[in-house]
Amino acid sequence: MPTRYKGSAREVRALDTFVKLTRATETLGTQLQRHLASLEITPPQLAVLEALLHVGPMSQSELGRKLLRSNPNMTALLDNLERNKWIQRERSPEDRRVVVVSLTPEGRRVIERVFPAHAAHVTALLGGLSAEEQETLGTLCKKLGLSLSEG
Amino acid sequence: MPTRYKGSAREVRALDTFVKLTRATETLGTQLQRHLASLEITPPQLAVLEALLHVGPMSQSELGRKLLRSNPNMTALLDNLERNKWIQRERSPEDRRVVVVSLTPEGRRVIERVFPAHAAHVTALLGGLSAEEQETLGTLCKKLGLSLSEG
DNA sequence: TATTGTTATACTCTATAACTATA
DNA sequence: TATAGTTATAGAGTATAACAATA
Repeated sequence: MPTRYKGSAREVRALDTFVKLTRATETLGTQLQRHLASLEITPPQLAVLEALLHVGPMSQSELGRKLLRSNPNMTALLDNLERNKWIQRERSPEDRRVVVVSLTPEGRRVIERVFPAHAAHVTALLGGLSAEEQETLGTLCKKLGLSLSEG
Repeated sequence: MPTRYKGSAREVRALDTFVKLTRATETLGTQLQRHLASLEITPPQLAVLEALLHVGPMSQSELGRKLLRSNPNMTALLDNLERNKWIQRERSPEDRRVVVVSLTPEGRRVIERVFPAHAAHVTALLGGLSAEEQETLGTLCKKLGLSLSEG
């Protein structure tokens, strides 16, 4: 705990909030990751499949921007997903530099099968908070997230 | 966003909260990690140094339990920290299987120097939320964290 | 036998720099 | 020249299995 840190009240408050936020999210993430590992899927891979499912096909650099990943990183991630035959790459006919990434039928099946199990697990893990508390938490996180991407 | 997911109201709410929580924390983490990288320290390394600073010397398996890391992982992490001369290992005289890990004077200097910069950065990034909002967020995350470690 | 930690091994993720192909 | 993506290279983190030393 950062209680020994001799900063201003603003700093102490921000650090305290930060520590609680990251510890809760990490604990949540660790428990979910164990579950995902049993399904042979990593969190970055889940993020890619989710984005493709919810947003639709998009170029590799669009994906990278959305998921905050570098281009070489996206190449490596997509190589692994392509090896599993969960995504496919196609050159755009309009601009042949662009690679359009989309789910394969099998990838769609995987994400559509994994997602409900993931959802049930998330619901169970968040069960320690009431509906109102979850909504307040979500609202504050959204506000924080927006302020971070603007800033 | 998981809005296309046809689950119960509880599931939709939990997923929505989860997505907002993890996106905000990830964005925060990514921005902080860039800063830490410029200080040549990784987030798991920071976590180890922080634990040793705030809790004091402890055995390798205690550290692993606190930080949710496996034993071989702790060995590798501590190898890297020891190479930087930031931590030291000593066999416990009482139980010679046990390795007690502590900060070196240099390690203490590093974490005590890094922490204020880290604190300032965190304070700036959380500036999008008011004091009251930060406190509410912290309270909810603490409650969530506690329910996760009990469960 | 059980516990603490290390070694061996392998894989994913990540980053930077240099490169190719296309615009 | 600028952009999209790949390749080369390297390093950090993580996990499982097999092992040594100690209790």
